[in-house]
Amino acid sequence: MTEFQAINNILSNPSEGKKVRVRGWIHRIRKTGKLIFAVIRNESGIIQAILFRDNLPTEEFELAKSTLIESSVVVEGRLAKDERAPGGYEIRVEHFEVVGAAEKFPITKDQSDEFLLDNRHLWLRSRRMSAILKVRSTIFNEIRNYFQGLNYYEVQSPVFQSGACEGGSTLFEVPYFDSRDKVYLTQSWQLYAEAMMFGLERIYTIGPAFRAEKSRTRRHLTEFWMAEVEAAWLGNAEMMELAEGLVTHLVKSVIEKNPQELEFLERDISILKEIELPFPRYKYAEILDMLNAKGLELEWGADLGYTEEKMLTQELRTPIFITHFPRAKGFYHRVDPEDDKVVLCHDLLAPEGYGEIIGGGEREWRLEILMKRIREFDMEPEQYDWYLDLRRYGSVPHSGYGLGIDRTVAWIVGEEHIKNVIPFPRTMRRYTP
RNA sequence: GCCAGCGUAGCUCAGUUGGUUGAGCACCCGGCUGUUAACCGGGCGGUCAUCGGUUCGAAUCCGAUCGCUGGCGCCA
Repeated sequence: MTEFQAINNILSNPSEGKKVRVRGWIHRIRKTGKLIFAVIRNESGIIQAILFRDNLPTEEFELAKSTLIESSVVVEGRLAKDERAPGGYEIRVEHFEVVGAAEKFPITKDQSDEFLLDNRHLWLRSRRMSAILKVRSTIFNEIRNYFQGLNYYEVQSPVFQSGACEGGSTLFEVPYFDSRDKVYLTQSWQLYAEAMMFGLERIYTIGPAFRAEKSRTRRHLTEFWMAEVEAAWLGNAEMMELAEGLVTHLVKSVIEKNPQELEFLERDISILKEIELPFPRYKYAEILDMLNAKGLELEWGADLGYTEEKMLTQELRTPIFITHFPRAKGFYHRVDPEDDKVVLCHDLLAPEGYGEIIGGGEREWRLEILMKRIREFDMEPEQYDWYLDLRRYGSVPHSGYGLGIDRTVAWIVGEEHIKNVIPFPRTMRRYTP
């Protein structure tokens, strides 16, 4: 018996009259009196199958007449060229078989955002979601390729974490047996990364992060995925090179490996192709001047919210770095030795209005100064007992960053809302299906 | 958390001044040998989100509650 064939292989190397055998799902089906058009969909593409009443057993034709969209089927037949068929070729069916009949499929041509989210378990099979998830798969794979190529080690940090870091109000607390200590889902691997770094020096991880922020925006999820990196001996400037290298690698890889998906998603690739190294670098102070020149009235210390980010990036066609933020940004950032108002850190903003996708910087590596910084933030050094130990036993300068993978996928595929680039999005009000 | 919007058939939406809720799609039946999210004819399908109030009478007016969506704020 003929092997099952991939639809894209059939269509990219067609030959008239060739015997083909395909399995997949009914994407569309149209029935006329004595013939049936069925578009078959599977992972590899779509192809039209045409069933002539006289070309296959009567019971199989009658079965096809009653088969609904999304039924899983096997079709066998001969390939025929026909300009009326999408793709230019169609299968003249000689054998039709239903593997799993579908009930009336709830998702039809009229769809609302809410309905698709309620039926996410079914919407995932759509061509749109499939295209996005293929790009997402490439991105996960290429993050690994990039770091492995630079001799970084992949490590894993715990999802259950004890003790609040900063911003404790956005942690998800979980019941943990009868522990009297608070246990939370991870927000970042930061503290653990610095511990693992001392043995491996160059490490990265890909993992979920959880934030109980009551955000209702197109760029926030309560559960999202981050790629994080930490390296001994490196400073902020070197870490920025590692960041722009990764982002450029991801964009080029997706353009090369997912051209069909980008085309289906109607992504304007010309913009992505313009991305070049190095990315422009601006200090926070320069950014304030740029925004104030556009009519804002921002003073030193002002947060760059989404409005400001969008103003900066919507006209851009390449990502930009913002560095040297005010020292209030985070206690573990190293204060700039040349200007103690700022810290050695960087954010990377994606162009076309997408905004921040990377946050990183150089860490304060000296015990006494780190403890002063912790007190500067009105926190107690005792809370960070084992973390401070890392500064007691051969501390070294080090840097790292975290890449928001979902935001990166959204930007590269040109999807406006982050929830549409993850299979099962979790937001403040949605945790099912 | 704040602001706004929405909730009527499985889906997308109409519903006039308060007077028996309609259409398209989906599905079922019939017709059609080239459909392109086909077309033609017929049919099935309703706790008008929930609770309460006003009224002779409420999908419609009022109040509360619930749910969802968007924006803002928040956001290593």
